[in-house]
Amino acid sequence: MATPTPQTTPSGGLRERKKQRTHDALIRAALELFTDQGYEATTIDEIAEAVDVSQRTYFRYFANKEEVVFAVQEMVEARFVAELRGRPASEAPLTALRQAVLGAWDDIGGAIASVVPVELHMRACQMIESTPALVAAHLRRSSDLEEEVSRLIAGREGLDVDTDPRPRVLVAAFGGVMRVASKVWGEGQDCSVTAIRELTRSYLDHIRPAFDDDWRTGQAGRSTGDVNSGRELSTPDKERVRNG
Amino acid sequence: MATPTPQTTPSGGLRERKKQRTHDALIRAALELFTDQGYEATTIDEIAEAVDVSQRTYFRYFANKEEVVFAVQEMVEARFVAELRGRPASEAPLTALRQAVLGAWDDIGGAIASVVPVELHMRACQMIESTPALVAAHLRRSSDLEEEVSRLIAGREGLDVDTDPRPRVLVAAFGGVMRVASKVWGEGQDCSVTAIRELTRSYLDHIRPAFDDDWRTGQAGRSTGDVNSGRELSTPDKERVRNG
DNA sequence: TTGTCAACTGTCAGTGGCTGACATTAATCT
DNA sequence: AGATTAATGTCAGCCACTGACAGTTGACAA
Repeated sequence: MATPTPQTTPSGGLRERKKQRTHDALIRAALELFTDQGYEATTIDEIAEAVDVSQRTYFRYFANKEEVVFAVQEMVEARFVAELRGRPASEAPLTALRQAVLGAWDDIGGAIASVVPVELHMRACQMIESTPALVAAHLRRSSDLEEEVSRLIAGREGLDVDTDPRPRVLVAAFGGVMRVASKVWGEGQDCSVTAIRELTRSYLDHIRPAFDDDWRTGQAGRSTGDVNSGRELSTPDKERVRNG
Repeated sequence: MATPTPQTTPSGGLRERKKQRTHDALIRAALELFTDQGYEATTIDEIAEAVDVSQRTYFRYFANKEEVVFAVQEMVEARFVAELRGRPASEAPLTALRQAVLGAWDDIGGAIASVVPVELHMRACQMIESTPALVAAHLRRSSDLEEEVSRLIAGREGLDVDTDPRPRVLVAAFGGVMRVASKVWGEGQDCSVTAIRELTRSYLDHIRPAFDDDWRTGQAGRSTGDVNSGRELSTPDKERVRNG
């Protein structure tokens, strides 16, 4: 009689599963309502009612009205950071970022779909772009993530993020490219995960030449303090494939 | 006896002056209270009470709680844009931006002080950095301004901002530097206008080598300032994106 | 000066985001 | 089954923000 032998589920107990269901249902209902009738025009009472819970319960799952909008993004970001931490130290910084983001999209695609239809997620992206309050929240989130990633990259390369501007410059450029990519994706027709992978890949190729040097050995660049290796940022379309 | 000859004031009628006084008083009171007891901990009722107006009146001057925080920034930004529009077309883009921002600080210094003590404005900057809601608003405002400036720069150079990435990249870099500069200024001791001018000047020097080329002719070094001679720049040694 | 008009302001009532406190229900453990 | 603990509902209340209406006060003309 030791344990009741919980052959119950792969994902914890019943309580756990119920929570997950409510959580996901809230996201779905919220995105549906937001994209349907607009963010401001939708009240939290409506969302709660659609899932048949109380307003108070909504606020036990999400700290505020915005948070539910970014729940899916958060999954992707978490996956990306995990992926990045797993990249071998031998990779150049931009390569690691690139592989991490592509890898994240690989095994997250299904995970997204299990929560919301990908098409709904895409409509949500468009809505964010056209809602000032959400744009602000999105920029702040991006800024926070970039800070985290900058420190991660600096750590990999053994640099001090407060002294050497290159990690932040690289990550800022990378973040900018990613934001444009997801914006273009949101505006386009093809909402497949493959589409964003390809978009990401081709956009990142544009900045590769500017960051292709090795910060540790000083190949094709300088290694300390002096600003900055972003010298080639302004190049629109150069070939110069010194691909590593 | 046509008009009673109102030698009254330089700045319009009495009504106008009264409005201005209330406006400025609200800013002062708000910043004072915010920096004192924190942004979230301060209610609009308190601000209104401090100026002896109704809450409703506050909302007739400012659309929301955030707006009053950025009122001074808005003055500076407006001045900057005006200054930028006035720069001669012969200047290289980065030079124009640089001169515009330095010029803006010149004749705005007094204007700021007439509304709030510069020291109070500096404390406000620090508060913004440490209040998530205000960071978000600040980033969104910056993003909007950068979009406007990008189009302005593209117009000067006869480029299409949606085709050629260089205006946006330049402005993004410029904006990033400016944000860091004002952050460092806010953290430092010297709250003088001279201090931020010097900070701005030295920080901008860091990115000058990357953007010192002439987008129209493809020649290096077009600026008016004493640019360290024709530094090899990033312009593609290949074809240009632009047309005309 | 006086009266009219328009602008500015205050009051009031109401909506919606968000939180703390407490009771209730439902899953887990023994 | 009963005790424990987590999730939820209910309720009261604060605060940001808005529309409507009425009162006040400068501007301007007669």
